[in-house]
Amino acid sequence: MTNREISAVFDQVADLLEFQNANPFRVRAYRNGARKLKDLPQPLSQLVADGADLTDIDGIGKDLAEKIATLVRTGSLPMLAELEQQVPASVLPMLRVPGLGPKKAAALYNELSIASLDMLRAACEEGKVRELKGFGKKTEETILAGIALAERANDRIYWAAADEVVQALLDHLRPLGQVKQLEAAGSYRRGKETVGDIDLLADSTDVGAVMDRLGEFPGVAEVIARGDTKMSVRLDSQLQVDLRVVPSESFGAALQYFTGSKEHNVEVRGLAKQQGLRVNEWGVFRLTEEGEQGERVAGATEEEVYQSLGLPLFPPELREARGEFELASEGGMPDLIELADLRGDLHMHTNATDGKATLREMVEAARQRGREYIAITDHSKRVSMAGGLDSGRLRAQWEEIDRLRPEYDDIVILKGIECDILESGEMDLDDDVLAEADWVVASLHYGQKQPREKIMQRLLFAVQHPSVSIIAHPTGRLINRREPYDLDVDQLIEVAAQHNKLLELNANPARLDLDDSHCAIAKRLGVPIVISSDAHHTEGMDVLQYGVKQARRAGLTAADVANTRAWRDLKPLLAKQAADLPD
DNA sequence: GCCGTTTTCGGCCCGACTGTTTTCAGTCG
Repeated sequence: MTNREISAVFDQVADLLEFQNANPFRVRAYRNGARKLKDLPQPLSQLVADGADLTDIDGIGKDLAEKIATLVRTGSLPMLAELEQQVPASVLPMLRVPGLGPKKAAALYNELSIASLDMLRAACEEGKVRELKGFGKKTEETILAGIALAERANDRIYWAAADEVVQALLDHLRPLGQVKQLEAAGSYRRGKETVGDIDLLADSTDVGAVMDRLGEFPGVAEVIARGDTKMSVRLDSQLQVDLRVVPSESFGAALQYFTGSKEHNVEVRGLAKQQGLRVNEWGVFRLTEEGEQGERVAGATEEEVYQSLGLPLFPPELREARGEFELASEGGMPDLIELADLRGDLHMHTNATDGKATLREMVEAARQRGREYIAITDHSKRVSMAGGLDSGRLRAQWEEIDRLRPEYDDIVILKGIECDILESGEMDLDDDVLAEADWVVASLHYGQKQPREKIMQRLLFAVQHPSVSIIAHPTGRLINRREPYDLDVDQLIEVAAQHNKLLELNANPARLDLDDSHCAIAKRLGVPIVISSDAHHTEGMDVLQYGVKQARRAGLTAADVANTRAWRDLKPLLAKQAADLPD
C-alpha cells in the first residue's frame, strides 16, 4: 500500500469514529496521522521492511504504528472492518449535508435507521425528522435543502475559478467608504488547488453597511446567516461566501484566524497557551493567573500576532501544519518562489498539432511575457486525435525553428517534442530523432487504466531513456474529473533523482501535476521541478501563476525550480551534453 | 490516540451563529 492509501484508511477510520461520537481527540489523532503520512517523503512499506521505528514520525504513536505495519503487511485493517460492521459507510455522505454533524447524523441513524442520503430525504419529506428530540421543523427544512448540496460531487472549484469570483467581490466591496482594509482569506489565500468557499475579511466599524453591501452583490442567491460580526451567503453558483467584519485593532488576528488552516491555527493556539497567551480572532491576550483573558498584546497586523508568539510571518501557502513550525524553530523559513522568478516555459503546443496558434505567434507571445527561452513541444504521432507529429513532420518543424531563430536574439527557441510513452512501454519516436531534440518531454496519453506494474514499467523506462529530459504531468490526474494513473510516485521521483531527470509541475489549473506534497518530496530528493504552461494557445501561457502557487505550497524556492535559471545555467542540469544545445 | 524544559496522567484552540432550548448543544471554520 502507498502512503496515500494508508492515509486514506486512517481518514476513513476517523470519519466512522466521529460518527460513533468517539472521543474527539482520538478522532483528531487519526486525522493528524493521516495528514502526516500523506506527506511523508519515504514510502511506509520501505520503512516497515527496514524495521524502522514508526513512532519517530510526529503524530504516530504505538497504536498507529502497529496499524501501519498491519496495513503494509496485510493490505487491510481489522479495526476498519469492525467499524464498518457497526456503522455502514453509506452514512458518511450524510456528514456532508450542511448543518448535519456527527451528533445529529448519529441520532438519525440510531433513532430512525437512516443510513443514506436517499433515506434521509424520504424521512424529511414524511416529516419524521422534525419529531426527533433536538430537531425541529426548521432543521428538517435545512437538511432537505442541504441534501442537494451534499449530492453534488465534491464541488470545490479550481483556484483559478475562485480567483475570478474573489476579484469581483473585492471590486464590489472596496468602493465602500466604511471599509478600511479588505482581504480574501481561507484556502484561497493559502493557494490551495481547489477552493470550497470564499472567506472575506473587512476592517470596518460599520458592520451593517458592509453586510448590506455584500447582500447586494449580483449573484447572491440567499443569505444563510447574519450575526453581529459574521455573515454567510450562497451565490447562484452554489458557492458559499463568508464575510467577517472586525475593527482595525483586530484585523491582523482575524486575518490570521480566517486564513487558517484549521490545523495550523490549532498549533498556533496551542503554542500560545504554553506561553500563557490566548489567541483568538480578536487578538493575542495575556492570560491572568486565574486563566481569564487579560491584556491585549497584539492584533492589528498578522506580523505582530506571530511576532508576539515568537513565530515568523508564515507565508499563507505554508500554513498547513505540514512542518512549517519545525522550519520556524530551525530558523529557516524558505524564501518561496515567485512568478517573476520564472524565465522560461518548457512545454507548449502549436497548430502543427492541437494548438491554436502558429509557431511564430507562440514565440511572439512568449517574448511579450518576458520569457528568455521556450521549448516547442508538440505531440508525437501516437496522439492521433491531436494530429501528432511523425519524425518527418517533426524535423520539418525544427527546420522552421532554424529559420526563425536568426530573427530573435532575445529568446532561445528549443526544438522539443512531447513524446508519448506507448502502451507497450516504448517511446513513440525512434531514438535517433529523439537524440536530435534539444528537449524531450515524455508523457502518457493512452492505456491510463493499466495496472500499476505496467504503468510504472512505462514511466521508469521513459525516465531512464537517455534522450528524455522530463516527465510531464506525471500522475495524469485531472482535478475533480480523473484520478491519477495507478502509479508509485515516490518510486518515480527516486528514479528521476538517480538519473538526473526533471519532473514537471504542469500549471494548468485542472492538472497542477505534480501536486504540492509530491513536489515537496521531489525537493527533498533533489529532483528539480519545471513549472510549465502546456499552453495550447497564446493566453495559455498565463497559467504559470497557478503552478507557482502550488510550488509555494510545496515550500519550493527559486533554486528548486529549474526554469528560474537562465538558459545557460539550466543546460548543465540536462542529460544532454551542453555542447549539443543552442546558446 | 498522542504527548511531555511544569506532566507517563491529564491535558488536547477558540469563538460565532442557529435552532430548539428556557440555559445550551451542535455545527462550523
